[in-house]
Amino acid sequence: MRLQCNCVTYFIRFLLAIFTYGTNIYIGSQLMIDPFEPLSRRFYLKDTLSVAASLLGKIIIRKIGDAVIKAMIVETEAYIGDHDPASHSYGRVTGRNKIMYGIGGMAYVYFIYGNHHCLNAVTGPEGKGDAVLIRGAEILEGEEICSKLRNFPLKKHDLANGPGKLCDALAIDKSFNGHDLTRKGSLYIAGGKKIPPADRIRTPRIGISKGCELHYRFIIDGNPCITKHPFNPGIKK
DNA sequence: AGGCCGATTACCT
DNA sequence: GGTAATCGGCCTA
Repeated sequence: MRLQCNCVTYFIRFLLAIFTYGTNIYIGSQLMIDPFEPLSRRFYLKDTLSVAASLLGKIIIRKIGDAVIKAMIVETEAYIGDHDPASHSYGRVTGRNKIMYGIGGMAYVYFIYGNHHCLNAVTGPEGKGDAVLIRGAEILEGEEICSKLRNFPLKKHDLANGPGKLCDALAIDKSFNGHDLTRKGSLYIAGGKKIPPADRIRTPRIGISKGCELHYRFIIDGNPCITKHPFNPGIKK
């Protein structure tokens, strides 16, 4: 009975998604990508700031056994190796940052503060040490699993509103370092919904001590799943 | 071999 | 808004 309900729910959601997004929609001459198909390699090879902005509204799809989690990206930060002292790739290639210097479209996952993992999408061609940190997401599907993985029955907007929380909620750890995000698998990023440029806000980045003058953080204006911080126009507390 | 510090979070007042 | 927790990477010796 429960299973049947789930199937019906998913089917209705599927129909709604087709209605909302279409399968492959052309606007002008531009192909809008199917919301459940992985973003292409080419998407990640554009300049890193553009990719960081365009990743807003895209959907992280995480499969754990039979379960599926879908999470819409609402907050990103660009890290650009050649001029950005806050980037792990600033300076030279090391054991940790070598994935950042690889081809765009791979995951760069690192461990920080003895507790937390952070997920990045590598950008740019091989040899360029750039990546986009995924700082926050709105859980669209799989809330229950995410709550369990976070060890609390939490409200939806508290599940993945931070890079460490996001990795907990989606069970992402260092085993995903170097994982290809452009192929259907246990973790990839899909097309989602286009966020109009007017709804995107650019701010300074959070938690860094160098490169503070570079405004490389992007958020969806007014989304409730954005990290608590003074640089959140219009969002109190 | 040792020390420092970090792209964070949760819990305190 | 202040801070302890916690450990791996990277730099220096």
